[in-house]
Parts: sequence; C-alpha cells; structure tokens
Amino acid sequence: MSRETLLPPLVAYVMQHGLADASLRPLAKAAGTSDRMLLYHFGTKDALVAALLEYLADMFADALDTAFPQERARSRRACAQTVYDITGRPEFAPFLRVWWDIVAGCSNSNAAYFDAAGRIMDVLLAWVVDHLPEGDPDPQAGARAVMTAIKGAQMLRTVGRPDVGEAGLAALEG
Amino acid sequence: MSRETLLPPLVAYVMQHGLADASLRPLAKAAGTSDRMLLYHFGTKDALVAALLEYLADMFADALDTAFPQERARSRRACAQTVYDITGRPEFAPFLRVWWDIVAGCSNSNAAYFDAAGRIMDVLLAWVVDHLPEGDPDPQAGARAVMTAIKGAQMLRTVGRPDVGEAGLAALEG
DNA sequence: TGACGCTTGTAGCGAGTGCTACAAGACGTT
DNA sequence: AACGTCTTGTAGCACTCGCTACAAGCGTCA
Repeated sequence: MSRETLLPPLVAYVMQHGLADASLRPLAKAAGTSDRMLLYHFGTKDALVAALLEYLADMFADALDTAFPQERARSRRACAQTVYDITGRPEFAPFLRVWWDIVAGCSNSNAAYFDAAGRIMDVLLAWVVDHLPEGDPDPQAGARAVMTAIKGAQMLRTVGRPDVGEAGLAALEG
Repeated sequence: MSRETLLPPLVAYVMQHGLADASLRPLAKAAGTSDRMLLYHFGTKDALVAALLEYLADMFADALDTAFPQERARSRRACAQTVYDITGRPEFAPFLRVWWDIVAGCSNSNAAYFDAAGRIMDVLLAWVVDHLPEGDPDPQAGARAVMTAIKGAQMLRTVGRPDVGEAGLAALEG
C-alpha cells in the first residue's frame, strides 16, 4: 500500500460522495484501509486532500483527450456547445459535483483548492485553444470567450436554469 | 426573540464564515441565543438553513436596486461589465462566498439550495433585462447572454483566472 | 390562587471528527 | 540471533455535530 495505490479508490469515493463531507474513516474504508493508515501515508487530512486534488487534476487532463472528440470544432459556438453537452452527460455529474466543491473551496481561500482549480482551468483552456476552428482569428481570445460561456452555462445548469446558459452559448459569435 | 429577529444576525454570520461550516452553536452565539433556541424556533437545522437562504434571496433582491446603478447600460457588454465590477468589490465577497456554497449545494441535489439559487438567478435576470439598453433587439436573449458571461467570469475570477473571464466579457456583442 | 401554554436554560445523548500513543509484526542487514 | 526501520492494528483522546429530555420561569385567563 502506498499513496499511488490509495489515490484511485479515494478519488472514486470523492467523486461519488462529494469532496465537502469526505472524512477519514469513510475514505479509508473505501480504500480498504484505516484512517490510521491514511494519516500515516499523507500526514494530515489537508495533505491528503491536496494530493487528492492534484491527482484529480491530472485525471481530468487525461480524460479530456479520451472522452472528448479529437477533431476541431466548426465554430467557437460549436466548440462551447460540445463541451457543454459532454459535461452534461450523467457520467460527468460526479466530476462536476467535485468541481463546485472546489470552487467553493477557492472562495474560502483554500490554497490547495486554488492550485487544483487553476491547473484544471489551464488544461481546459489549452484544450479549447487546440479545438477551435483552424481559421480562428484569435485563438487565445476565442478560447477565453468559449471558456467563460461554458462555465457560466454549466453553473446555470446546476442551479436549475439551463435555458439561460444555453441562450448564452447560442449568443457566442464565431 | 422570533425568527424575524434572529435571521439578520444569522445571515450576517453566514456571510462572514461561509454556509458550509455553519453549525448551530456558533450560529446561536452570533445571534445571542443557544442552539436549543434555534431548534425551538426553526425545528431543524435544515429548516433553519432553508429560512436563511430564503431570507438571503430576498436580501439580494433588495440589494440589487440600491447597490447597483439605476440607469440603463449603454451596451450588453457594459451591463455585464458593471455587474462584474460591482460584485468584484470587497464588500461583495461575503455574498459570493455564500453563492458558491449554494451552487455546491445544488450540485449535491439539496432542494433548499436549489430553490434559493433559482430565485436569486431569476431576480438577477430580471434586473439585467431592465438594465439593457433601450434599443436592445431581444432583451430576453440579451439578458441571458449577459448572465452567462457574468457568472462564467465570476467563477473564473474566484478560481484565480480573472483574465479569462474578463476576455469573455469583452467578447460579448452588442 | 391555580392551571395552562409559551419560552428558555441545563445537561446530556450518541455519533462522528482529526489525530495520536503504544505496541506488535514484517523484513532486511549485520 | 540481534538490531533497527518500515508498516500496521488497537484503543483512545478531546472535540464538535444535530438533537432531545426535563424542568423552571413566565404571563394570561378563569
């Protein structure tokens, strides 16, 4: 048993039950150990969560290129719509749940959450840049516009106002 | 002491310390009572939180017309930028912190959070509709596009990527 | 005065929290 | 065989959580 062995089942548990109320004993049970051992390997619960978030960010980076289509989108709007649609599928719900926990953690000035969120955003931004149409006049600016719309629409969807966010996506130019 | 007397200090406490880890005893202390009394008045912690969120939503509706400018914006982009700038001021940080807690709660299918979030979004959407330029061709669609951009930009700001969201705001047409 | 209901205080329950002290086993080195 | 280090289990600490049982104070009305 090492950190590397423990992390996958821990992340799986967090994706299923949320990050906010994940405590040592249930986490340990999910990974087949004891709270005692988690603290032995990670030192502190905060360190555990930090390692967990780091692993999660890497996992997200890997997932992007497998779950998402390889070819470029036909327009900025189509690119945003694709990401929005895919992240709306039920198998993505666990990840989004954790994501909003992370955002809430950032809002409470938690450094580990902040780092993980930043890394995830950078990865997604780079992915969007690479999937904009070939002829996009300004891929950097385009990707940022697309990202903003995606995240706004995702938020509006999770609070029960999907129509608002989808209108926002439709209003993207290019 | 009644619910109405209790709610303002309770909401103040929540805005300062976050909604996620607000437990009965600290809340009671902030309101000058005991946990025993909070449960006496509200019955359950869940009911307390529900009442709190309802009060918060109403408070937000009231705040919109006082803290925000009365006149209409000169463009959709300007309207979004105004809301983004105002909500970026330090005195708005407590409200945003609670907001992300609410979104995280929605993502965990909490009904009370869901209701409050929906109400707040509706209020804000109506406000945006009323503050778009007179000549906007489609205020409903415009307000939705503005809302999506605002919320996306706010999220990107709280996770430490303000430049991305601001580029998204700048890309708003009209 | 006495009975009744509304409000409040004291004290505690059982469960869960992060974390730790202590000891025993496993295992390689000398 | 003896030692020392790494890994693991047992048991428990002090604390917080939401919630409740019980009773005392309170004003009101008969």
